[in-house]
Formats: sequence, structure tokens, C-alpha cells
Amino acid sequence: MAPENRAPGKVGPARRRGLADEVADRVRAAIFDGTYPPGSRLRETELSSALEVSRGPVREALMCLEGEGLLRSGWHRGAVVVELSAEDVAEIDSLRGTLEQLAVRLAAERASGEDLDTLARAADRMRRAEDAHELVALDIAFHDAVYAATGHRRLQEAWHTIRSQVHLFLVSRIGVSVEGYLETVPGEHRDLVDALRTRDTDVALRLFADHRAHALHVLTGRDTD
Amino acid sequence: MAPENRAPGKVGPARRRGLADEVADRVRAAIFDGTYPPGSRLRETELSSALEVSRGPVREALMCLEGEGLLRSGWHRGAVVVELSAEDVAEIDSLRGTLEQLAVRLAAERASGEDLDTLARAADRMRRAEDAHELVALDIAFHDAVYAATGHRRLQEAWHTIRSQVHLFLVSRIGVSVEGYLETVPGEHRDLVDALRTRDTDVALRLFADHRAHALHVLTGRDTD
DNA sequence: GAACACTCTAATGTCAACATTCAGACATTG
DNA sequence: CAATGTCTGAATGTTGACATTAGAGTGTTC
Repeated sequence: MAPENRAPGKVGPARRRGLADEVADRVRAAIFDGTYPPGSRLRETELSSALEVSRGPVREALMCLEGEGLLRSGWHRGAVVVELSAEDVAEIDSLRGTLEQLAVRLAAERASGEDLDTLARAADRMRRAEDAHELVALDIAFHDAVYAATGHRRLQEAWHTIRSQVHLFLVSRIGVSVEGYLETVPGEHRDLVDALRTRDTDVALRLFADHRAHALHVLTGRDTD
Repeated sequence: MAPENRAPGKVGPARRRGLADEVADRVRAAIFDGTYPPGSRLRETELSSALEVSRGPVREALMCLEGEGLLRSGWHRGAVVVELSAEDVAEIDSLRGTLEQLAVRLAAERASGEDLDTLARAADRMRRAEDAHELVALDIAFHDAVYAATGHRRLQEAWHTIRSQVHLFLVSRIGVSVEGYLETVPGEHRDLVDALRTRDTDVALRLFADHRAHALHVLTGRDTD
């Protein structure tokens, strides 16, 4: 997903990925599409035989997913898909807000024209989303692009540690209450890009904050505290 | 280090740790004490024979340390101890500032009396530090306590992903320019606790920000931008 | 009947051997 | 002599077997 948006005319480094990454991707996707609902136990043995891979790469993949907050595990107790409580959602939201505040500030300040174009394309793609699942993925991808535009590697890494949890939350809520989400969200993102383009930090910060508050309100049916 | 500061009269859960955790602790300590200076290559084979453990746990430990930002690695290319550039230090500082802002706000708001006592003890311990290395460890431990007082698990996790890098930076700078660090830092931390105790968020935020800026100034010899 | 101790099993933790890959040295060629 | 091709050694990636453990189930005792 990340290597897709490389600038035309430049070639990215030809990385070769190991089995662990492959397994991580599959399991992550399986969690998002409901194959492993929250609370499921993920047994290394099962996965290793299902994916026809030995337990080594599976272990690594699970450890990686635990780092993304999708799994919880303990000594000799295996891994379980997280069940996001209301408190968890609040934690994710507050942390995300803090990170995004820095990200927006940096992006409004340093984003290159190329970065902004990438962002615009990402926002555009959302208008053509066919189903809610795809829209969620594009929503996340948009925010990925914002963080990428900051050029702040550690900030991106910090975002990566809650990214999947945000994704999981969104996916778990679509279908419950999508009223207004599908229609308004694509438009909102276009506004966000415009705000970054004018490089008006304060406006951008407020728009992003409103965007988060609105999404949280729509999806949880409650106001932020 | 974390289980140390548990409230008296309560016993923490008796967790059983695996070899991987043990290895991670040893290697981390070895990096901090200069056994593996920045740029060193950490070979799984070497570590596994040196620690008399198979490569499995070593792999896990290295992966864990990579998550803490102490190591960088690539496909079939092993792990290398990070060399913090000026840009890296700036990244760490800005991210830390953002996280700590949220942490201070939450701590000033929700910290229990017990939490504040723990913080006071942590600040007190710094006065009795015998050498710079110990002072650095206590400094980090103090900030651990601040994050712990927030009760925000994900915020603590985010801190953990840069905690070791901050530690590495501090250790790499003591001896270069410690003038004023050893003397002023313990006192500053006492002020930080007092600010949290009065629950005056704005004052606390400013004090913590000043504290970071001062430390960065002393250790790098440059002003913040 | 409830609490305790024991057993058993299925899962994770660990290990050592095998396969694959990368980086550098060396030879080759224009 | 520079650029390319090949080779080699040492490291990582992967595997399956073995050791250990948590937790459920069973039986016993008071």
C-alpha cells in the first residue's frame, strides 16, 4: 500500500519481503474482514497449517500485529484479537488527536506540491469508493498520506501503532451506523486538503479536529468529552 | 524497572518472562553502557552463542528492540544500533513534546495521590544519584511515572517506542557536556511534581516544556527552533 | 456439595539443522 | 583500467522436533 504512491519517474528500492510480512498482511486482512472477530484466539499452530508456513514466521507476524495493537497476548497464553471497549476508543481518539495535531502542523508547513497532489488524489479516490469497506481503507490511506507528507519518520511510526486499531474501529462500526458517513466523509477530506494547501495551520488544525469529532460522533452516537 | 514502583501493601502479578525478554534487557543494557556503540552490527549468531541461547529468542529480542527504535534492520541484512543524527534528535524531541503534552494534561487532571507520591519519590531519588548514568536512568524512570499516572495505556506504549531512544541520546551526551545537567535536573523535577500536585495544567505544561527545552539546550548546545 | 490436588492435553517456548540470500572478493572482458 | 560477471562465505530466513507450561477436566476429601 505504501510503495504505491511513489513519484513517477523515480523507482523505489526493490525490497524483498519475508514470509512473516506476508502472514501479517493476511491475518490483518482476515481480522478486518471479520474472519477473526474481536475476542478470537489466534493459535500459532492453526495459522501455520492454514497458511502452510512453519510457526516461526507466524510468531513474528503475530508479534508484529501485537505491536499494531490488533492482538493482545501473554506468556504461554497465545494471542487474542482485541475487543475495543469505550475506554479503548477514547484512548485511541485522544492519542490520535495528539499525533495528528503535530502531523497537520508539520504537513501545513512543509508539504511539497507533490505531497499535496498525492493527498488530493487520495481524497479524490474516496468519491469513487463503491462500498463502506473500501471507503474505510481509503480514509486510512488518506491519513497515511498526511503523515507521509510530514517527513517525520517517527511520527509515522507512532501513527502505525494505532492505525490498525482505528481501521478496526471503523470497520466494526460501519453497518451499525453509516448514516452520513458515506456521503459527508469524502467531501470533508477534500476540504482538509484545501486547508493544507493554503498552509493556514490554524484553519487546518480546526478542520482536522472537527473531522475527527464528527466521525466519532457519527460512529459512536456520543459527543466527545 | 516498572514493577519496582508498585504501591506498598499491594503485590504485583507474578509474571513469568521468557528468554526473549531477558535477552532484550541484556542487549538494551549493553547498548546503553557502550558495549555496542551506535553503528555496531548485532549478529544473531554472536548473541545467541554469547548468551548461550538459541537464535529464536534472540530474534524476538532484536525485533523488540527494533520496535523501541534502538535498532534498524532490513531483509537478510541483520540489525544495527541506530546512530542518532541531528534530525533524529529533532524528531524524537518533537514527538516526545507532543506525547508529553497530552501526558501532563492527563496527569495534572487525573493523577491520584498515590501517583503523585510515587512521582515525588522518583524525583527524590534523583538527588541521591551517584553518577551521570544513574541520573539518566532515574530521569527516564521519572517520566515513566508521569506516563503511568495518566492511566492511558496507549500513551504509555507510544512513550515506550521512543523512551529507549531518549535514553540512548542522554547517555551518549553525558560526558560531552554535563555542565549544569547534574546540578539543575534533580531540582527541576521536584518543581515538575509540585506543578502536577497543584493541578494547574497550564503551569505544568509550561514547566515540562521548559524542562525539555533546557535539557536539549544543555546537551546539544543549540537552541530549539 | 464445595474446595482442593492431581492429571492430562493442547498450546506456546526453545532448540538445532537446513535453505536462502546478501555483500564483498576475485577473476574476466571490453 | 573500469565495468561487469562469478564465486564464496557468512549471515539471516525457515523448518520441524523437543521441552515446558497454562488451563480445563477429573477425582478425592472433608
